[in-house]
Amino acid sequence: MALQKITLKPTTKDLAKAAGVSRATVDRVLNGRDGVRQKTVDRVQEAIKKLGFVRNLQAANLAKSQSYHFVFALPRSGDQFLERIVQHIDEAMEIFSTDHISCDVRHIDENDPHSISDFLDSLSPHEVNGVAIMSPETPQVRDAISRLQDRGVAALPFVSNQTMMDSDWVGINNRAAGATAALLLGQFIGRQEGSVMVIAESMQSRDSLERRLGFDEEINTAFKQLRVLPSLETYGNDARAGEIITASLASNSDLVGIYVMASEARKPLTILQGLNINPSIIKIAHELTTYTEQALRAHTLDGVIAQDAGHLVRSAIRRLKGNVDQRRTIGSQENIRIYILLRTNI
Amino acid sequence: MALQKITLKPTTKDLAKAAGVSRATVDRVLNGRDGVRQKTVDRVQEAIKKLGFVRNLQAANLAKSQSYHFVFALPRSGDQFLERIVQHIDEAMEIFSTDHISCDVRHIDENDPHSISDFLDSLSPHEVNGVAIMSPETPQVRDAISRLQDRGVAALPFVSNQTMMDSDWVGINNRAAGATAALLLGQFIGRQEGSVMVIAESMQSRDSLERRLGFDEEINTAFKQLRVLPSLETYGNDARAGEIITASLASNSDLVGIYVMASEARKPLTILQGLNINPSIIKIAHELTTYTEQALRAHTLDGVIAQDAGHLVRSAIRRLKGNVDQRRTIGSQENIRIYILLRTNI
DNA sequence: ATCATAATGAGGCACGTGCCTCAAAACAAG
DNA sequence: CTTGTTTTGAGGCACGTGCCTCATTATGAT
Repeated sequence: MALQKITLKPTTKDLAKAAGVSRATVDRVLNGRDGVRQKTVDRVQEAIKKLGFVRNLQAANLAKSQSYHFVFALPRSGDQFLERIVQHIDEAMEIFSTDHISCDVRHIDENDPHSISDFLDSLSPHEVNGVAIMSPETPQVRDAISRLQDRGVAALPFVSNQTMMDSDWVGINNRAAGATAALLLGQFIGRQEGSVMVIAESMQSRDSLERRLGFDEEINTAFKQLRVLPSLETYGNDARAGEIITASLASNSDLVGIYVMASEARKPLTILQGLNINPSIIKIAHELTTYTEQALRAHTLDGVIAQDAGHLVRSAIRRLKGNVDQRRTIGSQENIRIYILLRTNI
Repeated sequence: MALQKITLKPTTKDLAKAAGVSRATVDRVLNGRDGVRQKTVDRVQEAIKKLGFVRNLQAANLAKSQSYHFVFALPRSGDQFLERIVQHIDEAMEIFSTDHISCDVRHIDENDPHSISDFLDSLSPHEVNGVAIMSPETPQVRDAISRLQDRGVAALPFVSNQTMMDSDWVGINNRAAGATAALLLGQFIGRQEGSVMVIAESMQSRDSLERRLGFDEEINTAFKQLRVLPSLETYGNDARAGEIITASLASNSDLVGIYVMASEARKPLTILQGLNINPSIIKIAHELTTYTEQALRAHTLDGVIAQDAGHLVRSAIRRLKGNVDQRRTIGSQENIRIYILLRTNI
């Protein structure tokens, strides 16, 4: 018992004693209040190091009645991947409710940077501690994020990358994801020669460009017998998608593989399904959704490159919280992996 | 401000008021102390439900000076997978230190159930709140786990399954893992006919049996042109491994694939490397280790079926903590996924 | 109705930190 | 040395819960 007492974590009281100051001064130093001589600050810092003091966050939050409120700013869309994200936000809220974390999903118009900027500007640090933002990169959004951070609201690019914050975002390495799709597709196709179709929603976004880059790189080095066709852009338009896919099929009779790069694979895959293409053509898509899951099971889709929606959400929350707590939150836990899903390991 | 106050979480004080009892009685009910009439208990329970009260765990732990100490009981072995587990335990301790969780790694002799049982019996609930146990299943261990739980120490089978606690353990579905290995191997091999070698450390363990079961199932239904050979058991003995692998190679000239089922793939793969086998033979192994990572990169290994060591560790800790806190901790977060790793998504 | 017993209430201290006030001490400038 | 300013200390209350004691009230059996 006496032994245990020794191993207990030091408190601010211990700190005060060790530094030869009062608890009030320790508090001033710990919370960066001014009116403390540099000499005294140093003494306290020294004691912190010596004792290995770490502030008891739970006690501090209790004293401050601190609670965390985060906003997920997501595109408004019927996308199944987004649906899954939202589901996982709900689940995460339950998990994190014991930490007094709550979240809010707000839908933004991803094609209207002005309205996104307005929305971000409307967030007050008194109501919102942090925002996870899934939005394509534009100057307006970038500036709004800067203003947000200046106001003391943490901002975290979510799934969609923003160049400005290269190191601090939540999502996969899209170049590696593209390469993985290529490697899987190439291996599944085997020694056969032929061309590969790439279907994207748009090649405007950074994500698409990076995936395509990684895809081409891998195919061109490891599968020289394959010919990658130019990306077909659907622009989220079904009619257009049907036309360009049909046209491409007609002019490429040697098709051996299809890579659906968009995060909403349902539309392109449905169209392909309707066109009754050769089932031996290997098909790889992105993201696990109700549709892709079922397609995998039905053998109409051969593989899925995915990021774990739940992990994305929880990682974002942990990082936003870490930001509020002024902690560094790096660590392998926040590394979002590139999942390969086959019908056996969904 | 006044509005905010309303949305604040209810406290035991609020509960007392709502139930028309004192805080002392609320405390008696919440902490299961006796000497409270059923009628009163019901009234309090009702108020809990009505107000949606949830105990503030941080405050409670502060009051109790609660801290958590967990033990990881792992086999003593030079296994690279185990090394990685230990690394992740260290990392996890840092992450969870703010929650006042500490861990201890203790090595057990996996082939000596008696010593394992003795070790488990030696753990006192005053020093250890929970144990994650990685050990093959034996009656002695099973009984020791039961005694442990009776004494109030949480026990959690870790990576190695124990039949007794089918629902409550940390690890992957080994049958699905075997099936995934089969599917990947089959697809990579393509239309080619031939035989497939399976290398295990031992077929005594439940994990191995399940992997083999899943593997055979998938090969026999989806890849009928492949012939799966009987499992080669190395018993962790290098000389023996060299002999049986060489012998099997000699008598199966139509080999097209190799499945290394053991979690330590280094030895078998090194041996195969030394035998200069045809590089077009597809090789799949388990677990990401320094060796398998390098082998993937060097194209001497085609795929790895893995479980995320960090995730395993963190999940175990969360579940042990949940047990101490008397919470249910299910949720998609604790589902350990089967990773497929290629050289592009390590 | 009486008494023993069971059930409940009132109140207080503790946990570690944040935040406040007021007084005391240390310091710098004249 | 005096004055004004800066720095520090002492102390206390708060956060929400656990846990304790002691007094009081309700209950059931006789």
